Amino acid sequence: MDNKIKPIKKRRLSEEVLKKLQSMIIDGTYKTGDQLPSERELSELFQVSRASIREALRVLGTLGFLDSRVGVGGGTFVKKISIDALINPFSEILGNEKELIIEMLEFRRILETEIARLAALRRTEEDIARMERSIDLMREDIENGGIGIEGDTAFHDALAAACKNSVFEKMLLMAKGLLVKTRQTTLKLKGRPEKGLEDHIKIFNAVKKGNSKLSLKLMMEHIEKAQADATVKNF
Amino acid sequence: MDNKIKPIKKRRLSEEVLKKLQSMIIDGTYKTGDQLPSERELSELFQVSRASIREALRVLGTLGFLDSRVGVGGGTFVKKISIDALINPFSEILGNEKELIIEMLEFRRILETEIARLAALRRTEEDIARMERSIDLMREDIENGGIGIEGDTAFHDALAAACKNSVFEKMLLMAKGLLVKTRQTTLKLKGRPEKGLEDHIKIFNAVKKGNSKLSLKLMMEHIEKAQADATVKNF
DNA sequence: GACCTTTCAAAGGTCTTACCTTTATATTAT
DNA sequence: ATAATATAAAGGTAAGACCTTTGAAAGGTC
Repeated sequence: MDNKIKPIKKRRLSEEVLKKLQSMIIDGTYKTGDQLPSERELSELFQVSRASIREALRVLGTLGFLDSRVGVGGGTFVKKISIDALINPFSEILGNEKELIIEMLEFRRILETEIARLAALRRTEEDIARMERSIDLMREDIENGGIGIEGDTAFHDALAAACKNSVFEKMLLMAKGLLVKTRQTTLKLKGRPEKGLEDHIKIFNAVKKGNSKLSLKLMMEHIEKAQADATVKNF
Repeated sequence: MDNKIKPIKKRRLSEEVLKKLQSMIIDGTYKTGDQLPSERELSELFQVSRASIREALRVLGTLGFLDSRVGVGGGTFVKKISIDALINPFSEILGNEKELIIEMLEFRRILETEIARLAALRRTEEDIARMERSIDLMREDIENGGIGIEGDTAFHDALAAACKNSVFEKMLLMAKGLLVKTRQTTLKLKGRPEKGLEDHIKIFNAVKKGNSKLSLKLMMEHIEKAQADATVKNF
């Protein structure tokens, strides 16, 4: 046969445009803050319909690379790239893929322990105050018969803020979103809330003292305990 | 003043559609493999133009949640959700945001050390063979005057595969993409290639023996060495 | 009856055109 | 000088017409 295998991928026009614009942003043709040509001009330049242009712009926009404003002085602009742009804005959509949940838990463990370690090294007075508030919040809720989930979350968020690394912070945010169901399940188990609170207090003291090794160790144990039950049974 | 603050966010119609479809996928209205109504039907259902529908579908498609085929038996289908869908498909776009690079390096350090630890616990014969090949590759390139970047990358990839956690694997992939320039810079420094190779061999032996603690420790040192120069000077 | 060819229609892909909405600025009137 | 008004550019939306792809049904041939 003369025919070779056909890897002929027909791309949509909007994808071509997408790729092109992407590479133009990467190579610096359009830099942060720059204005792109208007949709009508792009349509003219790429020789495709405005609809195709818009489909590409919409994707780039949703992904956090572009920003559009109507009116005079409006147009499409290249946004400052942030970590948010790395994480899929629809992460929550993950749902119940079991293997992934196990893997995500593993990921979260290492993420949180490192956050605790860094937090011990970098926390400010403000961070410490925020952690204290979260602990109080959790205590109060538990005393009133709640499971303290709000304070629990607040504590981990406060730690993440204290570690002064936006990548870790965002990663944790993503992981949390994905594992929200898992966490709720875990916390509902009898006795967990009180023990969780104890753990938080210990971690807090270690972080406050700036003892990074201890912070890491305690967080590791905290997560491992919390996950021990969850991993196999609850899904 | 009677006027309250205006949180009036006018959303684009395509965004409304996007949100709605997203929530329908999350809540299980449309499950993996299901076919969505045709664009024309959706247009009718949502009472918006087909263009708006398409803009929403294009975003969901690019994000990896949907898949479209033309022709008879074609249509728009819900894809199986994978980890890939969590990472922005355009991560490479990051570029030279300095603060982010520092933070990403910190992230990569913890990622790679944990990968090394897990790899020591889970590596198969196949993984070991793959690591060996990468080491040979690096050695040969260095002997021929190269910087061994290909083998270097291959080694880290092999480790990632050996850790048997797709989340770590994908995260590393993302981090690598973002830091590609950084890595090249680092490797070009005099003397680095040989030292890097030595490190790899040591790590390899630890992983092969299944010594997870040592693997972690060696990788930690390896990364720290490699990053020590890079962090401040080279950007 | 088995097999090939043709026809067909649904669904995505694309283009065109027209109109709406927003909004800073220039113009005009008071 | 101030306030009301017109303007035009740019994004947002709609409607409709084609094009292309592609599996399956219909029909014909051996």
